[in-house]
Amino acid sequence: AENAAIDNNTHPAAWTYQNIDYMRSQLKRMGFSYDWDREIATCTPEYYRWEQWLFLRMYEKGMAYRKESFVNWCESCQTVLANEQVENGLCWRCGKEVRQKKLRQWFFKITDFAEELLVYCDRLPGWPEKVITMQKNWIGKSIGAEIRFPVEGSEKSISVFTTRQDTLFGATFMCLAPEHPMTLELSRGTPREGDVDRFVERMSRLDRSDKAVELYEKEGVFIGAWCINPLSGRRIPIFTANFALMEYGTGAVMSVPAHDQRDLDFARKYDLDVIVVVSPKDQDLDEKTMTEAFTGEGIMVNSGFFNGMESKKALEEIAAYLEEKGIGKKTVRFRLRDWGISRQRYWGAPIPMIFCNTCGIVPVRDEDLPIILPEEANLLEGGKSPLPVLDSFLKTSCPKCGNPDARRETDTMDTFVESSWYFERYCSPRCNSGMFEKKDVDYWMPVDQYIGGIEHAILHLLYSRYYTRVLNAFGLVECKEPFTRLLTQGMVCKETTSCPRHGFLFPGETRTEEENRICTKCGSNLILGRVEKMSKSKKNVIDPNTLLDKYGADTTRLFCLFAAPPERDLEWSEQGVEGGFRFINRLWRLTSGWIRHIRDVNPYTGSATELEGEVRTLYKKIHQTIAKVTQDIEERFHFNTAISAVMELVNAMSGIKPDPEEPEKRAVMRFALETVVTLLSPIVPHVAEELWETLGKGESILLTGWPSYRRDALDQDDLLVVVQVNGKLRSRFSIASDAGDEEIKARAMDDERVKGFIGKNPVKKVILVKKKLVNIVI
RNA sequence: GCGAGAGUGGCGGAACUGGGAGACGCACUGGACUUAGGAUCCAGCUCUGGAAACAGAGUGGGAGUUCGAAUCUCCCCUCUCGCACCA
Repeated sequence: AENAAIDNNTHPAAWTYQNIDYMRSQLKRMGFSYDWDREIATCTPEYYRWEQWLFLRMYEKGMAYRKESFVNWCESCQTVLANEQVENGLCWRCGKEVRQKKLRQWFFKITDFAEELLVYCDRLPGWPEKVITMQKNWIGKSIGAEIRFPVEGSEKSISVFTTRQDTLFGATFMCLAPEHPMTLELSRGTPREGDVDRFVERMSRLDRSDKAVELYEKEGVFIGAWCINPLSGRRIPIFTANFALMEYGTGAVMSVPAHDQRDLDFARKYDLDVIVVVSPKDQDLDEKTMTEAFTGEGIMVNSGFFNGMESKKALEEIAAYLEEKGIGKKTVRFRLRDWGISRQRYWGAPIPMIFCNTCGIVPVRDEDLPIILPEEANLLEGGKSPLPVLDSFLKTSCPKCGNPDARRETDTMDTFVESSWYFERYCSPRCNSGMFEKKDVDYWMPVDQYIGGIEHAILHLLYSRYYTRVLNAFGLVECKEPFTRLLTQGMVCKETTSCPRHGFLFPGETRTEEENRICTKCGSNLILGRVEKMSKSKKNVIDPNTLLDKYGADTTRLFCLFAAPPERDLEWSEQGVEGGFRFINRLWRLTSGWIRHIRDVNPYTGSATELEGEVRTLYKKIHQTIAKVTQDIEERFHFNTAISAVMELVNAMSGIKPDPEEPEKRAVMRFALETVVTLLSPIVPHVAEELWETLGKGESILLTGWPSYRRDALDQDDLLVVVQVNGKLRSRFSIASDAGDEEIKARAMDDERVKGFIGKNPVKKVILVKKKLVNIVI
């Protein structure tokens, strides 16, 4: 809710009512309380109640579960850090070393819906292509095989997942994730035990997801055990390596150095065998010297009875063979992982679970909901949650056995959970008998048009799609997809400024003195940072009130909408705001000037053929403008070009002078003014309302319909035809719009300038684009 | 490193499907009206050459497809967003 309601990352076009008091009243109306001074927004207890209620239902069905996984952990802050909060392996807040820690946390089983979420990507035609692509890549379906490699001298086997089972004969070693249970197990008692222990220990300290790590070399250690390649029978060494991830696949990788670059680098480093099993058609690979793995398709070699087969075919054949022999099976894997919703934070809905010494994990009873946040809590240093040390919250009795020594789960839910169903709650905000009234939600949902920043292209949008499916599975909503059409706004960016002593500064905390930007608090010279998306933490935000005070809301709106199309990133600049202000004033003067001539005149809405000269041209222009503005707004939200079109129309109107002898002129002008005001009414509502009244309308412009255009008035009387010679523009002429192709061609060939360029060269070809262009090829 | 976008005059941007590059606006320059202009109106405004007519070049760089490319393909550069070394 915090993010949805007040967010300065949003495009300025979203400042429809950028007025703090208005926002506050809206928040209050929606049931939120907002403490502006502490920058804290809290959900109503009702919202917590129903979110926790659904969590319990999901827990009952196994859709919410608790498991152990690795997180970035800062011992000094006692907090989990997101990857971007780790800089070079150090905590961004305290600068101390970050290590990998095993933590038991709660997860939602989003992977159950991976296939559906993927398939439905293609049923979202109203979404931008790029977002669909990103979601598909994120879900990441891959089809391959799971293969078991027997461990030498043991009953056990190691399972690997691969998409390249065609290269199985080329697997010359195995890599296990350091966290893989078999890593330590198999090394135990071997001469390698000590080295492996040290490696695993070292890996657990490193932040394995930080981008700096990617620059590190691939490294690993032999664990002193061997396994058998189930197809070739080859005895292959088992390593543990830093690039093998427990979270993906099975945590074990079969390494085929000839056909995977990473494996090849590793093999060269540790002097391991390379066997080519797919031979490219146009080159020979030398196993001894090759430095680039061959990852394409080719012909199978060194692969027993699959030799000579196309590798593409072998992919299928080997999978089938493995299945038949019981060594492996065809498998589908998704890149998508379950959604970890636990946060060790104060803000968020508490996860309604209780730990009892005798009963274990016990869910809170429905009648005890909501579990709300204790208000007496103080935020601890470094953003650490106060809940685990707050007895009034922590201590409770077990709902099952009554044991008074039970304690509550102190993890709270990811705020992405809240933002995954707020739109459903908005459909039914006052419901207190459930999450929402089904009939209300079924009436409104799905959202016809959703608008949000491009930064949400994956997480928020995918979580919302998932959560809606969960609600659907419980029969709470009919729809399966929450958003029919999606518009992703670009980022509004601005340079950051920081002071060596005070950190990031708001623009208002800086001033310019003798061409130096300095801090108003201490006078230090500022460090100018790069241009980044506006954010509260970086303080590179602007206050729209400056513009509102100087120009008013209409100019501010017009300016913001005119600046760029909404999906585009934008570096904030107030250059150009004057233009919008002047335009509104020009329209105002134009209306005031004409009003005495058109006061009692009815707008002309007839056919264009009845009109002549400049009036006829203007009349057509009006209809063309209606068409353009309607299309720009309705189809693409391109307010900037819609506004340009209206500006063009107003420019054309300015050139027309009142004439008492011409009643048509006055009637057309009346139509023009009414049209312009209506077209602008969503953009500059206050001025539009005033002008509407000036035009003698008794009713609010809000009650007026959107103008429609006459199809017969859209066509130009004359066409402008462009003539090219060999693709270069050489001449142009206008011709009646009903002229035929042959007539246009003849006219082009006859053009004096064109003749000059053709000279004595023979004409090879004449290309005609209907009513637009002639290209003469010589 | 991976995934997804973007790059057009001094600036914001326009050109929807391959067909007039620079609409509309800002800034700037000149002029008109003015005691004045920070109001308004008129004109100019991609670069190079030219008094002009006009010619040539030009949409991040390089190649290609095409009668024709800002638009399509390949390689490279820069910026932005997201990220989990994805077997």
